[in-house]
Amino acid sequence: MPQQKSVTRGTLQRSTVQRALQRSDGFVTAQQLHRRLHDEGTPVGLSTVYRHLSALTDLGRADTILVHSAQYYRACETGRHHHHLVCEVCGKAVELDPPDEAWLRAAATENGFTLVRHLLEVFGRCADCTADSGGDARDTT
Amino acid sequence: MPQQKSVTRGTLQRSTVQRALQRSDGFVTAQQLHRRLHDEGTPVGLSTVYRHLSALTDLGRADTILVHSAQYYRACETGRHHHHLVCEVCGKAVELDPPDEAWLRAAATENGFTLVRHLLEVFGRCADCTADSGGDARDTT
DNA sequence: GACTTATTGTGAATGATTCTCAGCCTCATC
DNA sequence: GATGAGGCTGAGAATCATTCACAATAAGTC
Ligand SMILES: [Zn+2]
Ligand SMILES: [Zn+2]
Ligand SMILES: [Zn+2]
Ligand SMILES: [Zn+2]
Repeated sequence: MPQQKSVTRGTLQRSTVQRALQRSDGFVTAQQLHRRLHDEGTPVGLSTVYRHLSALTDLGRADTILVHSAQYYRACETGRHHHHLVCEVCGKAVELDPPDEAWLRAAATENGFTLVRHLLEVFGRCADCTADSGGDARDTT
Repeated sequence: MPQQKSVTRGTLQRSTVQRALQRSDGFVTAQQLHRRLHDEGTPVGLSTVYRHLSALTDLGRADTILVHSAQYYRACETGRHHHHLVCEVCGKAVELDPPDEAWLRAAATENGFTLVRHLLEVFGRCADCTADSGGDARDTT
C-alpha cells in the first residue's frame, strides 16, 4: 500500500497542468500533456505532470482509463457516475449515462462478491475518423 | 500496425502453456505463468509464454483484461460475448452474461460513432477474501 | 523578510512487454 | 524413415510508461 501523498499546494505547475487538461478534449496521456506544455513554452517536469494528473484523479476532477498499457486522463467536472465512448483514432470522448446498473450489484451478491468498482469503456471511431482512415479494425468486443 | 503473426504449430511449449492456463482459475499474468511452469519443472521461455497467451487470445480461446498496467489472461471456452466479475485480491473470476447492450449501440450511433468494441470489468472481493483482509478499498466506480 | 516544509525537476530505477536472431524442431514431402 | 524449408524457441537486449530519490526551489506563515 505505498499510496503516495497527493500534492495540494497552489503552484504555477499545478494550475498549468490542470488547465492544459481542461483544454484538451478527449483523453490524453501524461506524456502527451508533458510534450504539449513543453511545445507551448510552459514546460512542466514529467514527474510533476504525473503527480498532478494523479492528484486530480484522486480529487475526482479527472477520470482515467487504461488502454494499450497506457494511462489516459481527461478533465471531468461532473461528479456523477458515468462511462465513456472513446474514439480509438483521435481520442475524442463522450460521456455516457448508463441505464440500469442494478443487475450488476445483483450479479455480485449472487456470487458472494463485495463490489468495489467497475469499469466500462466503449471504443469506436467518431464520424470524422470513420470518414478518412482505412486501417485496422480488430474487435475484442 | 506492427501486428505480429501468431504462432500456430503444435509444439510442446504450446500445449504446456495452454494447459497451464486452463489449470489456473482466475486471471494470471504471463510472468506468473512463466514462473509457475519453471517451478513445476516444465520451463518455457518468457517470450514464448507471451507469444502463446497472445495467440490464444487471438483465437478466442482466452480472454484478457488490463489492470494496474499489467495484462491478465484466462482460459475461456465459451465463444459467447461476456464480461467478468473479478476478485481484486485473489484473482478469482466469474463470467457474467450482461443483459441489454442495445443502449450501447444506440448511444454510439446517436453520437456518430462506429462501434469497435467495449470492455466491462467488475471488480470486488470474493466471499473468501472479504472474510480475511482489512486493507484499502477505494471506489473508482 | 526569514523560516518551515511541500513541491519540482533531473536522472536513475523499475517492471511489464516486445524485439532480435541464431539454433532447434515440425511437418510436408519424398 | 530421411530431408529440407521455414516456423518456433529462448536468452538477453531494447522499449516504454511510470515511479523513485533527492538536492534545489518556491509557498505559505508569522
Ligand atoms: Zn457504471
Ligand atoms: Zn475520432
Ligand atoms: Zn458487453
Ligand atoms: Zn478472492
